[in-house]
Amino acid sequence: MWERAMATMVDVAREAEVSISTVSHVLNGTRNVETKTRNRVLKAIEKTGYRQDVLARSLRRSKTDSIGLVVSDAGEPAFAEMVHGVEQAAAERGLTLLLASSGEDAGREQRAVQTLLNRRVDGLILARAANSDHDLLAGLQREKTPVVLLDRLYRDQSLDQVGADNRESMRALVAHLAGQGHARFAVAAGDTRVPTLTERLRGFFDAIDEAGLRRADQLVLAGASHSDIEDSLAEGLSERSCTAVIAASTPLAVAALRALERSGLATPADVAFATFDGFNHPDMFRPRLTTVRQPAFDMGVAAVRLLVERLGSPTAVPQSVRLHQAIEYRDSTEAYGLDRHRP
Amino acid sequence: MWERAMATMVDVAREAEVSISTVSHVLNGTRNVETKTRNRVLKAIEKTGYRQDVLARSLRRSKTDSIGLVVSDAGEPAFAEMVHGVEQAAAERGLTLLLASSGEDAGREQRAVQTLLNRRVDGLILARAANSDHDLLAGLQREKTPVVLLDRLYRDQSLDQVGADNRESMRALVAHLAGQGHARFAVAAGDTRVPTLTERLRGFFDAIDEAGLRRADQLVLAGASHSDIEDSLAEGLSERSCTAVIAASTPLAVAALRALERSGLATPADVAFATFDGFNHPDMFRPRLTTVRQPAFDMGVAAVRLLVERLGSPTAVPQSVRLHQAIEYRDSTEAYGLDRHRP
DNA sequence: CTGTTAGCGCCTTCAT
DNA sequence: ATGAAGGCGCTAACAG
Repeated sequence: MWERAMATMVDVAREAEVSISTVSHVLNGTRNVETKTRNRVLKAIEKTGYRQDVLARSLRRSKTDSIGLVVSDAGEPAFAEMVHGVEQAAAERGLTLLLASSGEDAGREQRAVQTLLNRRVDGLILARAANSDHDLLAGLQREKTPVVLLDRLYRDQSLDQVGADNRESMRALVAHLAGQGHARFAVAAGDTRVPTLTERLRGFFDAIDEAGLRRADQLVLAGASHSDIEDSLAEGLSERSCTAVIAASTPLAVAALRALERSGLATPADVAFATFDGFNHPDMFRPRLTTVRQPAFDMGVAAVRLLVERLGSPTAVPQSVRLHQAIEYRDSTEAYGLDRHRP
Repeated sequence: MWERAMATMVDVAREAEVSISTVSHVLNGTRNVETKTRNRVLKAIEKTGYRQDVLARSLRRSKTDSIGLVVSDAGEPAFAEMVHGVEQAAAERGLTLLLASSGEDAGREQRAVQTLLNRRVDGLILARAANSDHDLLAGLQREKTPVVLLDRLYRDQSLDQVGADNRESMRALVAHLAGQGHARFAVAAGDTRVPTLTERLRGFFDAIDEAGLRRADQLVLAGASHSDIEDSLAEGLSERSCTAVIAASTPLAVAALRALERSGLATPADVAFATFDGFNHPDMFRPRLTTVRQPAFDMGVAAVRLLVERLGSPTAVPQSVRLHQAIEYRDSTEAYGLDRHRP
């Protein structure tokens, strides 16, 4: 069989000796067609090796059955999980996923969104970059393309969005530690332009206040540079007498653990340690870190659900979904090392 | 400003008082147009809020400037890294990425490939599922859409493909361990339908033969079920006197480490341990595992490069690229524990 | 340097 | 139950 251009509906129609519109209708099951005719068409499709051109179909219907996902960093395991969840949920609904990564860069993010919009995706899921352009969302609201915010949320709840219960999780974690007797914390809070991290920091202060501890006693390390945070923490750990260290994300945990190592401190013997998001297989390696686990996969799934619901009813009131994060307590916050810090 | 349908080239043309083809040409820079006219067009584009419809453009040019990527499991960190690499390299070249995941299921894989082909991607990158349908590749070869195989390669080198130097890395690793005096290994080899794992197993036997060791002394655990492998290994470790355990992938490492734990064996004190692909931040936790690191990101980048080259010259001879894997030696293969196993 | 026009492959109303 | 025909928005000859 020689090289031949891809068969179109015209070829199928000719082969089956029917009109092109009949072919279309058996393809889409969009109107009744006599069984005999249908079988002729089916056979013709088989014979010609016809494959539907989704492009032409989309152009005509002005609907692409595809969604776009822009994440801030496809490399981060947590985001990779979200991508996975989005992909799976989208595939289940017959939606194709267009993926872009902004690399935490506002410019690339802006361009990625443009690209996907130009491709006429039916909807967009967006985990914004840390320095995301504020106008981006405003512009997006003006579009007719539905948008769902993922992980990196927006105070103004005029958009569909799905994230974790960051503030409450941090509050509960710190309350637990305070209950163990910890009174001086060091928090690697990170880039407070990232809403997720801001929320976690808020939760921290919630717990501090609740426990009747002094904010001034706490060592809060904010900033975009992880190495700066590492340095400050290493310094702060020797000067102050923090008994517990909390990292607000996995990269921050890496920085914090390095700082601990530089200070010659071990966990939990010298200092308690807990992290958000966390590492894979935390039970398999020492130290076993207490971790607030982000339900990343489920967040991706939920984002697709919200998006599909929005596609179904464009004027419904926006939803803001918060998924619960489980706190997995492990060795690194065992209380036995604590008494040595007590007066 | 009221709700209005998306502006098209016609609107722009009318606004700028030029023909629609002029608009097209300023948009694509595809022929000279007087500066004055161009500016009128540009202004009209601005004013109408025109955005190019990539769908229509693609239909007309029969070229979508997009590529498809089908991975076997977007959840696995190694594949997530490949996805990241592919995305980045694609974006740099102005290609949009359509992502699908087969979940190691041949049926879903088949359907994912169909979907992407229907969307007329310019090329396809494929990390096949373990039980991938053999006909899939044959069918794909018949297509005009270029395909690059990623990670999961094909013996027949009639396709572009990029993977790691699995066989040689394993050989080198085992040679190193044999040089330390290890003579009885246990290998969690995994699903030998996966070419990557087969290659690694071959490399193992290469080294065994080279070192003059007896194949019959080696404990080789193959099979698709990780829990079976865990059980067999736990059993085998107590019966035989293996001094070194090797895991051929991260999931297999998890199974193997569990088996070690069940057997009450510690590494490196009781037994040496090494793994392929490995865990994140291996220096940060104990035990520090000797790891053959897969250059997953770079593999993704290379796959895009091959694909783009193929798009440029469709008849060139297929390339088979093998990327080097660095072996990171760590505590888990320190030799000091070995003498207790010697006669 | 610019305009006119014929499709790309498909869906869908309107006829029959 | 089936056909005919007009676009969807865009590119690329072909004309001027």
